[in-house]
Amino acid sequence: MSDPVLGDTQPSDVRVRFPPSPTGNLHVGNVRSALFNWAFARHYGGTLVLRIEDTDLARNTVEGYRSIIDSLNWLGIDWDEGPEVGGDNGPYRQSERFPIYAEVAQALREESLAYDCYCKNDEVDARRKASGSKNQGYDGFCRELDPDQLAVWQAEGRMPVLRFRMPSEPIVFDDLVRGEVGFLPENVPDFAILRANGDPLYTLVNPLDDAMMGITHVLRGEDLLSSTPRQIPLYETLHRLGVGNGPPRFGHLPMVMGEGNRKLSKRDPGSGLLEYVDRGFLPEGLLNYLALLGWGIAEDRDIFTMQEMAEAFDIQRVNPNPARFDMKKLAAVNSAHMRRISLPDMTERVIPFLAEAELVDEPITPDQRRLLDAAMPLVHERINTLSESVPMLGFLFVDEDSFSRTDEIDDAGRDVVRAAYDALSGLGEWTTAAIEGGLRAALVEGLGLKPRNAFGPVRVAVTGSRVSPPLFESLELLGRERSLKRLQSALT
RNA sequence: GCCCCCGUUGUGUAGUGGCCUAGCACGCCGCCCUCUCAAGGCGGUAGCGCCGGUUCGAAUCCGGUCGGGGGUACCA
Repeated sequence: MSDPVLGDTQPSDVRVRFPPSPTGNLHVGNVRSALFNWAFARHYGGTLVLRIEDTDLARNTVEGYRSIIDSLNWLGIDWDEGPEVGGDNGPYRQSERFPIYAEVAQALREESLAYDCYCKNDEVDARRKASGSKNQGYDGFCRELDPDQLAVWQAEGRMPVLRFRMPSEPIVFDDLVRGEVGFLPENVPDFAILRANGDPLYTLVNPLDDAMMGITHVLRGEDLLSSTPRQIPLYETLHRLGVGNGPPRFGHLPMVMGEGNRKLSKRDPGSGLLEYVDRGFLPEGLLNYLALLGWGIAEDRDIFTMQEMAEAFDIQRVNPNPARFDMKKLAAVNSAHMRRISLPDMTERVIPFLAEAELVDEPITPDQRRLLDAAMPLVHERINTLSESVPMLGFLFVDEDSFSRTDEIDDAGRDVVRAAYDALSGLGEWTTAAIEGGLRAALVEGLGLKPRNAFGPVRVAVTGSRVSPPLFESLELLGRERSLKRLQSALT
């Protein structure tokens, strides 16, 4: 009995692909698809192909391509064949494959597996209205075109699109995520595969390249489920022409929904990967969260690494329900990963954010490095994204001239700060313990304040904010001179 | 309109006829800890869309219904 997922394919022969269009800023839904394909390939020891679908020249940008490569690198999703790494099935950018498409299209036309169609949309609509048909899409008018009509249209200078001739049998396939899915032929009309100007369309190149690249499994978003019934016959036709091995197996992943229960669109805030990079999320956290959208590693566990996901991944265990993208859960998952990574690791990752905020030099100086190493233990369980290191640690790195406070100190607070200044200026050794002892004696015992009321104003005076790393340690790191200076400046 | 997919607490899920007075995680609320913020600990909140049927027994099976989503291009 053959494996329900692999069929007769050997695990190491598994070939999947991730085919983004270079339209800029990778969509998190696409990242999810990339992740699941990656996990599937790695699980079986198969191959992940990266293919750039840039046939729509008008919509592609040069930065788009670079952005995809950079994004995947940032995520840690590696591919075995494709741009940058090469492979035996290239080129891997569709814009470089137009001659292949032209050749295949011509073969389809010659075998009458596809036909020229001169119809205009409004003509198709008019015919549908006249016939009262409820069917959608093209009506097959040009399948057997009357020569006189053809002559008239050609005389008008109309240029034809090339249309694939759909078979008349129902199409049923076994979706890896959803089980059996079926379509009736009247609901899957003939579709265009070449524009009138001769450029190939997605409808042709996506299945064609999958066939030529030996793709065995197609895991993609549910939005492409309804294009599957027209792709399957195309794969079969190509196979008969000697291209590829017939249809791959399909698995349609649940849609990633945004707010308000709609497909998360590129226009929605939070839909682009770069936002999360900029906000200091960890790739581990984002990926882990995305994995949770439709898949889980275990009943009572939801924090895991990509490697653990790859080991455990089972496409048949993917839930078909559309999933809402929940920022809160993402933040929680990311936080869990922040706590998991080591201090040295987090320190390295935080540096670019501090540099971006101009708090440290680029590259970081040895002095700044020492200070950062000393400060990181104070914040590593206190920040939930890398970028939070900026408000948290900024007070240690700013020039004294540009130091400013975001929170206020009231008159009562100023009295506290004055007392703190007096206590600290006479302190013998400048250590956390000594500082704490001095402040407690002066403020809590001396002034009879509750700890939170005693240390709050001091915190604001020295760090500029009511939220900061632990106060006494912070004072020690800041140093006597700078600390006293800031306390003093808070009094005026 | 037509085609297809989906339907367990606010969110993501576990659950494949009795182990479910429905488990876990996030969120939210409260308490504890506490120099702020986090982290951590403890407790609480809330759900099987609806109606029939099958069955001794249904979140689990069947039918219907309602609801949500996706697709209906010379975009991908």
